[in-house]
Amino acid sequence: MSVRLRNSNRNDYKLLRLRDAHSCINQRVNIIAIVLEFGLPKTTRGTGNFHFMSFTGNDDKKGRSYGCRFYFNDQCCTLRLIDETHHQIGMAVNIFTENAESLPHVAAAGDIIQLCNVTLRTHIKEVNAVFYKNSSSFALYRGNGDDDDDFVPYQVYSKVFLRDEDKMRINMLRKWLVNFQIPAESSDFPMLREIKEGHFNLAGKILHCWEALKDNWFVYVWDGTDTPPNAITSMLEDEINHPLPLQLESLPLPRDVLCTLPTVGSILRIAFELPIEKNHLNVLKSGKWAQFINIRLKVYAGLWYGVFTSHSKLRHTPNEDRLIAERQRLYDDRISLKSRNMPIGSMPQSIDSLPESLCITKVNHDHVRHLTLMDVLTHSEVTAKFKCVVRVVAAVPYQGEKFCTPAGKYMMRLTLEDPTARIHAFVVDEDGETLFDGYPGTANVKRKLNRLLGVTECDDSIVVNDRPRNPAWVSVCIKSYYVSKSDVWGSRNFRIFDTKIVDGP
DNA sequence: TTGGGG
Repeated sequence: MSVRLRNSNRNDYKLLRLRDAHSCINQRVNIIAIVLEFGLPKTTRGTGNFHFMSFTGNDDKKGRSYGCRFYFNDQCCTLRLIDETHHQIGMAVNIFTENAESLPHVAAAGDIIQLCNVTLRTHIKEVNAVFYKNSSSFALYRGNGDDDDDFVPYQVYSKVFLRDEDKMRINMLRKWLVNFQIPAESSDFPMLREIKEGHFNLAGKILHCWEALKDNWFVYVWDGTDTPPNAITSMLEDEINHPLPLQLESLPLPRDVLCTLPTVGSILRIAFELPIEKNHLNVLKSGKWAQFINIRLKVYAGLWYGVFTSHSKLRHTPNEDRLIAERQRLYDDRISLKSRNMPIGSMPQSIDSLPESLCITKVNHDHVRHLTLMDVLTHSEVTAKFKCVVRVVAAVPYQGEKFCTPAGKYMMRLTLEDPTARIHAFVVDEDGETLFDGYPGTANVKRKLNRLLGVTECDDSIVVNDRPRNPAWVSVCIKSYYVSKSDVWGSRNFRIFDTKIVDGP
């Protein structure tokens, strides 16, 4: 069965260009256009209409059935469409179906949608289309079909008839899209180094999608720059009971995945506000750049993360996009520098002179190149030595009298972070003697530790220490080793060594 | 006839 306008014959079939939408308000129309952006499914509040549903087997002797009344809580998603006549902001279409499975699963932004019998409405002076589950239909086609004759839809809702006119339109849109660049201003897409809490657009490379817990998905996004360091608000006295997390996810990424990720530049975790099914993430292909529209950016325990909300969208982004090319070039410039592994925030002045904050510690290996904590985590061997620029964001114990074991040796655990990762690193025995310059007494050890942690002496005098602290970037040497010979990777630990806290002013 | 937008 072909889908046609009601009361029309084949000759009345009309395919609307988006430019002409404003002249067809409240009419049912057919549209073939490119999906520029799309959101993920969300449950609607319901139509407000009661529906009667009978339970089979509940009929009484007179044939009356008993049942219950319920709302249709449909699923909805919003797409934004463009065509050659209307590509500045495009036109929104709201699609309602009974379940998320029936909604369009756009394989790639830039694919083509055929919409039949959708109704045009106005909302705050903007025209949009509404797709009703009982009367409308859609079909999705590849946007970048290499083959001119590829008119096989990869998803259809209800029945759709494809006329010659429609095929010509699909071909026309495919050709037009090849040379079309969505006008994306760099300033509308802050880089990770520029982010703040709030709602922003982001352009980044998809590195991985991972289900850390059932229905708890994370998308790993990277743009080659470093997210800014955050103030730390955790209670130092409580680090032993409530340690600062090493990562946002409840489980760290498996090592084989971790080792495929870039070691320079921050990796932003994007979580989903609403429950999400795996097949809705098909569009996020590892290695492809994507534009995220209206992502909420937040900080948890000093770690940046993004939230894909019910108002967020994914936007079509070819890898040859101007904005993407610009970001890729910035990254290529960065990794060609000697300071490639240094946190962007640690180098406010010149790349040749170390900023003053890096003078809090002195390390014995001046001529060794700095690496990132992701280099440390993904190193191919368990036993290794590194030099990194990090912030000491937590320490345990923090109570001065417990810095040493009963035998009088140093034993503490520091939490280190850089823009790429967080790790725990121990300070043990002679490495502690190097770090604190022997055993200068509890008060002095605490003063030195506070310099690392960014706790000012004035803060320290407050009994309940809940003031945010802002640790400085410091250079440290890190040793990677194993505790158990039978499980070298499972028992891998890190220690600080050959690092000394220089006496402060 | 559910939502759109920020």
